[in-house]
Amino acid sequence: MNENEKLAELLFPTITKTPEDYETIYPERGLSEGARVSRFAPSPTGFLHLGGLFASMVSNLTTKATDDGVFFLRIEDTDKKREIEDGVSAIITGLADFGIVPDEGVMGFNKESGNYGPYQQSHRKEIYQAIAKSLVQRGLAYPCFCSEEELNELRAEQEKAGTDIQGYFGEWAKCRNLSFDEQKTKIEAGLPYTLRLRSEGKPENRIKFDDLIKGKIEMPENIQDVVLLKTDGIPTYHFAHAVDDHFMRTTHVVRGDEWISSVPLHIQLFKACGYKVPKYAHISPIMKEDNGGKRKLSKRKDPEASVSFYTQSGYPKESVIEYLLTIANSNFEDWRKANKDADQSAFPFNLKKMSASGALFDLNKLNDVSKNVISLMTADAVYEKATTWAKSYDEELYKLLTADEAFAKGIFSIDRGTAKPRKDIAKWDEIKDYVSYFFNDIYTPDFTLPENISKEDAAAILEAYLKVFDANDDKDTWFGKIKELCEPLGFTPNVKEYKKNPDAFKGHVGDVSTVIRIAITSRRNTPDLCSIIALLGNDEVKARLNNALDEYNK
RNA sequence: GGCCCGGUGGUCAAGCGGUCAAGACACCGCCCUUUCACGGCGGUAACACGAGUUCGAUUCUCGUCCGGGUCACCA
Repeated sequence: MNENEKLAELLFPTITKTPEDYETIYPERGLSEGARVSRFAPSPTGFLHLGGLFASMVSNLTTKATDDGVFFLRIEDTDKKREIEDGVSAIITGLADFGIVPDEGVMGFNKESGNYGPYQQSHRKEIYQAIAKSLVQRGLAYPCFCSEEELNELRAEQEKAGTDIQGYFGEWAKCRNLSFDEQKTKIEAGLPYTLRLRSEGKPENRIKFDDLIKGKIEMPENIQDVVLLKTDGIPTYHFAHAVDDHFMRTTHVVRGDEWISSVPLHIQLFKACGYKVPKYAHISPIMKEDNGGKRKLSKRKDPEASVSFYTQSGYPKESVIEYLLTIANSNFEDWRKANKDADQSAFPFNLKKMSASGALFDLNKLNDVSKNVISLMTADAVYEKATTWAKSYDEELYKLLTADEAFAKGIFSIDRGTAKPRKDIAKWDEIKDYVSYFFNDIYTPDFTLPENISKEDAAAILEAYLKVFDANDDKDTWFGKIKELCEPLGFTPNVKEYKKNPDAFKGHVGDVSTVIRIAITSRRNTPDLCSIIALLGNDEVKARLNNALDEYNK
């Protein structure tokens, strides 16, 4: 046994498995040619960020663009300090709320599927240690006994010296060249230590790689003796990334572009372990406008950073995904135009079409996209989704909607399914206001007239209308009756005529129907009045007309 | 500060040496129209700056500026 091997035994006496053993346990997947394996690997810090949803959508989509592609969920819970109770389920339900369900990995509390687990890093300690042990055996890693204070001093010294590159490397790496006896003494004395990479990088070397989104990137090679295993034996992100993505046979790493600067390190790690380097696709972050400038969406300042914001506001999941898709691939909107009814999953997603720069989050656009999405839904679907939402977020609305299902669906049916469906709902929390005048429980009458119509005229119109009105009229006879009301009252049924000669009339049909509309709905703008009347029924409409009439006659 | 990434209208974006520089959202106007919404038509509005390469640069190169990221026993 040489000294490296002795050191490895000293450090990892209980580790008996070798990297080769794990190669057998986690063999290559044997998928069809070109199949992509990718993953989403968040830390369970409490909630799912919009950027996380975006990254997993992209990651998932890129695997689904290949035959046999696999998308899995791995939980990176190597930092106990940041971990939050229920963090894992927050991520899983957050993803599921938007229709993203991994093919394998962590599927729920204590629930996993797939042959490459465990998928939770806290359960993979022996694997990391086995690889670490072999690194030590080969002289590529060593124990570092420096305390936090010592490291701080080191930093301060470098600060003072004004060196370009700071960190634990080369001459600065005190523990890099300890003799075996020194190491042995310290270990046997029970000193805490981390395991560091013995980097073979040189500052003058450049490393090149081809990012699937950003293109060719060239950077200095890594020279830092980074920490591989922390004092507690748990790996750092970097080491876990190399080990996990190798043994889980990841082919494509999709992640936020804040990782770009550590790619040289990652490549070095993969190579030191003898692994094939995966392809990288670094996504630009979703930005937020901040007095004039841009900044990353922040979970502390921006409610819209958390995906729960969208579920709470009642954006259908399809809308959010649809919006994210428009950001992800600029040709998505063209595709959508040509394939109005197609399912989102039919879109030929292409990683290479992703923008290299960060997009400003645009709530306006989301709303527009969402209105389109909802306008294409059937009344049944709207009813279904709106009530499901209301059940969790607006009990009063839920009761209203479910008290008379046919009635509620009738409201959502107005103009739906036509060539020009209405587009006035972007999210379910708008519905209550939108339907309020259909439900007496939440309806507050307000018969205020526009300035150009007098109370007397309004009263006359209502009185005349009351005599001829019938809730069962079809649209043409309904409107015919309104037109007939006009002339005897000094209005004209012909809008053009009115515009030509405004002084000759008190107003036109539009004004007449406005009076009726206000009497029935208390609004100046509504969807098709005739449909509303039919839904409300004879008695209710008559009562409302009379109420308004009384008001004007006071 | 070192190292990286990015920079086309208010926003998202096509573009990849020669275009009157697409399209979408937002905004404005007109048309349609019983209101609104929809739809149709039209409009305002952009290549950060400076050199260089070239017959010709938004496109290629360099520099400047601006924005972002990263330099942990966090991911």
